[in-house]
Amino acid sequence: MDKEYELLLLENQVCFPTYAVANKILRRYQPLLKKLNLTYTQYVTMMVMWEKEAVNEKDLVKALYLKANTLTDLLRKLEKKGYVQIARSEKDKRNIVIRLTDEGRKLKDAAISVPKTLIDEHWLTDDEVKTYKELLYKLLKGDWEK
Amino acid sequence: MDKEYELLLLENQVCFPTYAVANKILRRYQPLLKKLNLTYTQYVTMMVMWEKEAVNEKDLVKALYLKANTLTDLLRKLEKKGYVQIARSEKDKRNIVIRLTDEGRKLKDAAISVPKTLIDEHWLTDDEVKTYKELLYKLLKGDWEK
DNA sequence: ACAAATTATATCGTATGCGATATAATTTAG
DNA sequence: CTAAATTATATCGCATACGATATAATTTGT
Repeated sequence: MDKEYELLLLENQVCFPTYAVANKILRRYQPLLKKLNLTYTQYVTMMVMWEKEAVNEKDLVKALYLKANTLTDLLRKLEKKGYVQIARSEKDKRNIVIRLTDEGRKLKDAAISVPKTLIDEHWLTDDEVKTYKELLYKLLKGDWEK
Repeated sequence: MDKEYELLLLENQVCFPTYAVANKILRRYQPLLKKLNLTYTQYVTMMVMWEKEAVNEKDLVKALYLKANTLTDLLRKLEKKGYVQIARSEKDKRNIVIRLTDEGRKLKDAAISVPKTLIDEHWLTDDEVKTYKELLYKLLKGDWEK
């Protein structure tokens, strides 16, 4: 019985420090991203756009591990800021195609300052980062959702 | 120059999988917590309460790595549900003391089903969990915030 | 060919976390 | 001893993520 209650100790959770670290990272990014006029999720979305130039919303959802409804509003905001352009696909009118604009492409150079600043803070050693990311991606790809 | 742009690839980020895993874990917990009438943050807050029985809001903030304003509303909701009792400290009237109620204590037995269910899903091996948690706590305790 | 199932997106309501700011209680300085 | 600084909490407004649900376009099954 006592053994069972141990399952409910904060220190024995995997979820708790994951969630707390995510929030802490977010808090660190926000002031830096403010200068780019981007929120955190807009920033990672732009990372995909900088890499791919154009994507379906559906592929973006997969790439970002989010739900489609989370992206809908976000993309409209990025469009409003002029960083992307949104259109229905001709081939399959259900699909939304998001395209990087010149304005969005320009933002990339300013954005480099963000990882540059943070990399110097050495939160973890290179080896630790490698291990940490492997574990995170194992969790992300794991089949235990829903 | 190309080297610099690599800093902006999604796959090279530490923040991105952390955030994505946190969301994924949240999505996994939510249906289980619904049965307890708790949200995720209320759940981890209750973990502290089950362990400590009574705490200052200020200590709770530290334990949960949150900001005080995030807890204010949350605690009121837990009070409304009857799981905790909230009162100003006599010693220092700035302090809020949160106390577990009988109702809240009762919830603990029902709550055990949550970690019991999830532990069987083996998201990571025991060794991996150990490493993962060490890295998370290194990040959590790191001094790079603000 | 056409009804039923599936897919991609949108809408709505709820919960969260946070920064900025305000306020009340306590501590510190001079 | 009192004015100023600090501490603990509260309030407000914003951004996010999601589930449930709805809708339009496409695919499927017969």
